[in-house]
Amino acid sequence: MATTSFSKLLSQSPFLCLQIARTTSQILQIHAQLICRALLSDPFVASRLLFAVCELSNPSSVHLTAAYAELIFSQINHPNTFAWNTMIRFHSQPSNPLRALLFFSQMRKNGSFTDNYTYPFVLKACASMPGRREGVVVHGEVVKRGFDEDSFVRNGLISMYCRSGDVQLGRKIFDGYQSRDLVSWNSMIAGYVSCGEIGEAQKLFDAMPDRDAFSWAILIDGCGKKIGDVGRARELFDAMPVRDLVCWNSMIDGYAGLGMMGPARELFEAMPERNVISWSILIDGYVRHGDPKEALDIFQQMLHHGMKPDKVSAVGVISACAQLGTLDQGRWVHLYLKKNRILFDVVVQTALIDMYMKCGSLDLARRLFYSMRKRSVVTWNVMIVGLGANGYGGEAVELFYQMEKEGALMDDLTFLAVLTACAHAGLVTKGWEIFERMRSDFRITPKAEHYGCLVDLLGHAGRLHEARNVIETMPMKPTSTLWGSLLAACRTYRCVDLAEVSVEQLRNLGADDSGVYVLLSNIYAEEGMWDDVWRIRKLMSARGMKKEVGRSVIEVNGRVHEFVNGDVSHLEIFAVLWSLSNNVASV
DNA sequence: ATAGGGTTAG
Repeated sequence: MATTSFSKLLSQSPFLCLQIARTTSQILQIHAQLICRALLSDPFVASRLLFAVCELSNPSSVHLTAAYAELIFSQINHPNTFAWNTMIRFHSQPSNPLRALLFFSQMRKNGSFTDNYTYPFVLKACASMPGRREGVVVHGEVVKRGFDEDSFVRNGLISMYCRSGDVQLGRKIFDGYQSRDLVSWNSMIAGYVSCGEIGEAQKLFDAMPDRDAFSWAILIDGCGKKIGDVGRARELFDAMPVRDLVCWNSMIDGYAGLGMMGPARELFEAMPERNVISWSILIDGYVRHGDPKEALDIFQQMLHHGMKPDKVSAVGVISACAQLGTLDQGRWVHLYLKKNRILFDVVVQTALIDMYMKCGSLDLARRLFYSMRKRSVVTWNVMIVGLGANGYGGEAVELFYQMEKEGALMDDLTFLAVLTACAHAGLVTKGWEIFERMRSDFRITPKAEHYGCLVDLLGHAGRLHEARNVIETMPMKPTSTLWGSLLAACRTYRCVDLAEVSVEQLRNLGADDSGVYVLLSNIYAEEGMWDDVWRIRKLMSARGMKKEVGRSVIEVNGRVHEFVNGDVSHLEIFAVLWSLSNNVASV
């Protein structure tokens, strides 16, 4: 087979073999043989191999490639500058800037020479680190070595300063150039875009001597996503002489980000070629703007077109399944990923857990959660939210304590989740306690939403006056949600006085929609206060208020049905409901 | 130098 012929070739001509391997993407299969043949003892061959492996990296196999690269690197006895640079370059891609800096410091400790290929990638790694201390140090070193005359290094400096928030300094370096290349213009424009200064970006764009697809793409993306001005983005898009794939995708994402799925779809259909990213943008747009059914449809179309989904598009479908509660489809995607060896990362796993939770499959969610080696805050949050929502408030709180024990990072959503779980399970004392410790032990300032949870917590337990007290004494202005929450509790515990207070407050906030009055009139009705009921009804019709139509979605045998209140066309489902209610009645 | 991803009460 291919590998055998490679190994024959290998003994005769490793260089030829490398060349072939690079062009046929077989490099990962033959590297083991290369190692076996001790070719790595030749540092030149070794670093060529390393370079080739890194070159073949693509976003969905980056972890695999990283492992291979590290393996090969560890086999090299005396790495040369080229080998070090290759590792730094590889890790300076968004994947792992910290590791890139680590290799850089080891490189110097090792006494290897740094050259003008080293610094641009080190600077790139610095740019994606928080703070800019390392960047400044490297800048100093670059100047001392005289490498700041090199345009690669200079452009690196510009984008490093822009990305770490100091556009002025970036601009100073840019202005200090005698001769600027296209990349320096583009870097500077991208710098302005990334900190929201579109006006300055536009000025440079207009002033530059010539533009390439990058220049246009940067500005289109900036207008679309950064400031939400798709109109301007579209003007630029239409004015472009030659549009590349990235520009199409940026433009489509501009629309999708604002929920303008019509124009997004139109462009998508019109584009000359699409990649996974184009499909992902569309799927994600539908998911995030309330049409998960369409997202599933697009995903099916994607498979039909022979486009292989990657983990990002998978996350899109999984969220769609989560929103719809379509367990079958979700499991199918899970299996698909496994079968096609698409590597799971934390994000995919978290999306899956969320999906299983929202579909009510606690066991599958738990199994996945406990099998994970690494979890992010979001993973924990999803788990706590899911347990709470499925009625396992106690387990949710336990998970919170486990989180604390493991010293896992927490954020404000963690507290929102655990407090909500407490409210659901009626764990008032635990909830209070956690709320109290939030600021002191965890240094997280409660936001309005957290006070909302507290109000919910007290409201669910019938402690309405304490709930009102929380609303009136909290440090920020109460939002309408809080009064709404109190109002809901007033209905459960039949408290007319506080209900009226809440509605009054809601009206002051201009948040008295039809739901508020329906609730109030229900409270009156339950207390037999019919005069008040009629007063509210009249008030509502005078304002032209109507009850909104209820909708829901269900999956039966893999098909998704949408219900609208009053619609009786789903016969088979009504048959099930009917037999269910008969069974319940006969118990 | 440019394009896509996970969590929020009812």
